[in-house]
Amino acid sequence: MPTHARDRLVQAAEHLFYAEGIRAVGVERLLTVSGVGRASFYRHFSSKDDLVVAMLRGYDQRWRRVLAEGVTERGNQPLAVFDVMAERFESADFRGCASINAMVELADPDSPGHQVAAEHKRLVIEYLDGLLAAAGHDHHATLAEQFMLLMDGAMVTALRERTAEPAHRAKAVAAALLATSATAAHAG
Amino acid sequence: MPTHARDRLVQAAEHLFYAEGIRAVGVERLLTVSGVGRASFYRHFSSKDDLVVAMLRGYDQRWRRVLAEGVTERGNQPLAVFDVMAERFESADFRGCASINAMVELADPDSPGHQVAAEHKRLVIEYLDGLLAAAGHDHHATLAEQFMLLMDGAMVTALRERTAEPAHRAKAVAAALLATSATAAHAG
DNA sequence: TCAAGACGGAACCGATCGGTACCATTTGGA
DNA sequence: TCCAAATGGTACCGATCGGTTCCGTCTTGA
Repeated sequence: MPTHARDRLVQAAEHLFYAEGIRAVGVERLLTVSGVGRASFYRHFSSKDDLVVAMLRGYDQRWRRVLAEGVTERGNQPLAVFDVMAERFESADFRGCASINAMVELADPDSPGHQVAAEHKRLVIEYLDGLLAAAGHDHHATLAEQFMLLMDGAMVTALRERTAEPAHRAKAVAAALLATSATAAHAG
Repeated sequence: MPTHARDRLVQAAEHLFYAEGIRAVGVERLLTVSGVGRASFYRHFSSKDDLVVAMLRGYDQRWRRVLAEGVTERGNQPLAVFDVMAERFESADFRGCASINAMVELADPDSPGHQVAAEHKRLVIEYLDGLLAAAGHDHHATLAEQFMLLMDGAMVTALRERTAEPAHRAKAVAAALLATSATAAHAG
């Protein structure tokens, strides 16, 4: 556990905002859980929104790392992204995608938090594009966006069903997509 | 425009909660926009949460009716659901699916609002199941859940991209899915 | 015509919101 | 060892939160 106040705040924010929602968690609560004094909070962050942005940046980096490492462990097969998701869904405290949740809660598309969350999705698409290209798939850019749509659909569905099943469902759809894509490529 | 206070409140709630978020809109705001007195609010609803539930029920009924009518106009082809979605995405004030947004904001799965939102998805899946069965597709129950995942994925993606494109993207994936499903049925 | 009910406005409640200011204590590096 | 920086605690700020109460007015149907 981190000794610095800032790290403790971000850690508490990642847990509380994710579990209960951004607007549902007040500053008081963050201070209690992190053990940071009120003054220290505003020495490190100009506002609560500032902490939200920091939390989203942390989420972006952690989840992309987990995804990439999990896929690498599985031989860099594109479909493995859904197996990594299934693992996440099985976690007891899973509550969807923090970026999607943030874009829902922070309605204004121009707000800093919303933009960081949207940027996360762009970076994941970029990763998927490289993954699909390396696996030799044509139309990898189109496939990457379709994979992202399937992943987001699985995230939202898992938020409702609370099982890993949506990841398997999305994987089956993605497999059909790759099969069709390959057939089209062979035919073309 | 309705004359009854209750109707005006629900109408204001559907607009404001959808556009800005449930927690972001206070009771004061609802009263101003609807032109309803504070006392009248609590004569019709026991709490703000009560109004949230009423708003979600209204959303459920309206969106399922729009979907069914739009699909019927297009000859009851299952893939038409994505064309109806594309129309919705083009609306200037589109801000995703009110049910998904509610499930994100109302983190507690046992809260009334969360459950009404989840029920909406079940009803849409039920509709899709009937649509796919009527169109003669095998495994219609599985396909219905996969369609729902694609629709939710498109909703979330459109929230970020702000165009109708995610609907077309999801439709392409669904078409590949139906093609694979038909091939598998022929092979089996 | 008249009473009953529905209504809008406003004052008010305790609680909590995000944020500031001040102070005593602890910590870490020279 | 000692000083400066970082820290936690608390009191406080105006604003807003969801909710209750009372009152004067308007509508409506018998």
